[in-house]
Amino acid sequence: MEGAVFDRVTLNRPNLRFPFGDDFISRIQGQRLVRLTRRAKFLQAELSSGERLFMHLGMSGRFIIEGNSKLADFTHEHAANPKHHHVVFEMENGAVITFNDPRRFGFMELVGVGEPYRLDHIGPEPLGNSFSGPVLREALKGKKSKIKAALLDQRVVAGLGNIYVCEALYRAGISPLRVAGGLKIAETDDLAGHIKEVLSAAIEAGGSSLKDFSNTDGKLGYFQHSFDVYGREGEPCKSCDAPIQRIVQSGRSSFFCGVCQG
DNA sequence: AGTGTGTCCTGTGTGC
DNA sequence: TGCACACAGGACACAC
Repeated sequence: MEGAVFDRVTLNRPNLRFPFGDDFISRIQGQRLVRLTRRAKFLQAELSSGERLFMHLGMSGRFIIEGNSKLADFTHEHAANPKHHHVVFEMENGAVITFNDPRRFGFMELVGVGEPYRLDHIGPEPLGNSFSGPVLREALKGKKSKIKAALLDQRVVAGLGNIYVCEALYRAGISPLRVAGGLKIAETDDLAGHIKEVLSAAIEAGGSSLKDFSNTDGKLGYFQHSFDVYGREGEPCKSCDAPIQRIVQSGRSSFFCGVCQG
């Protein structure tokens, strides 16, 4: 898509999680996609008009790439149901990009030149140089919420989800029930390091395919085989053999070892 | 201001 | 086999 012009944009419904808006198609069609980047879990497409198109997969979204000779041959191991094809981008270079999302927790939003966006005040990228133990400690200072909830808060650190928060806390030996502002310096240093490690390992493994996540080449990730705690309720801790516990915090499952994570 | 809960939606797996 | 129910990768709008 990068460098290509949008020939045609098709919307098969008026909204995803948010409404597309009446002028969604007219503001994209005919524009060149100058640069495609990522911030947290958002894809950002910079258009030649200077406007930005943000795209989020939610929990079940996927992009299907077709019509381009380089990618025409791949097949997804789990085919998408066409009834959830919500947005189709036809590019002038022949590529056809389809956004499919059964649960419709995903969304697309156009942001005008100079307009603020919801990402403006989120925290640092966890794999970037601007994220470190001291930075994490400063972000958690005085927080009364539990460390599990704090790490899911995108203002503390960007792009961490439920799986990798559980895994990072296990690796750091920190209980998800600890008060965020009460972590010691050595613990925040350790935690920041383990966040970087677990994310790097997951990316290296092609991500985590719980049900049907796949990469844009159609391949499933395999980091789910490396989970230490996520989804392993009742199974033995890989370090001490105690059964992994599952509790619910702010409506989300937390998996942890009650012995190794103090 | 900061924090916890409920909600959007469909699909899948489990237990009866 | 059919049905009811719990649960799921995220982020926001609320009420406190």
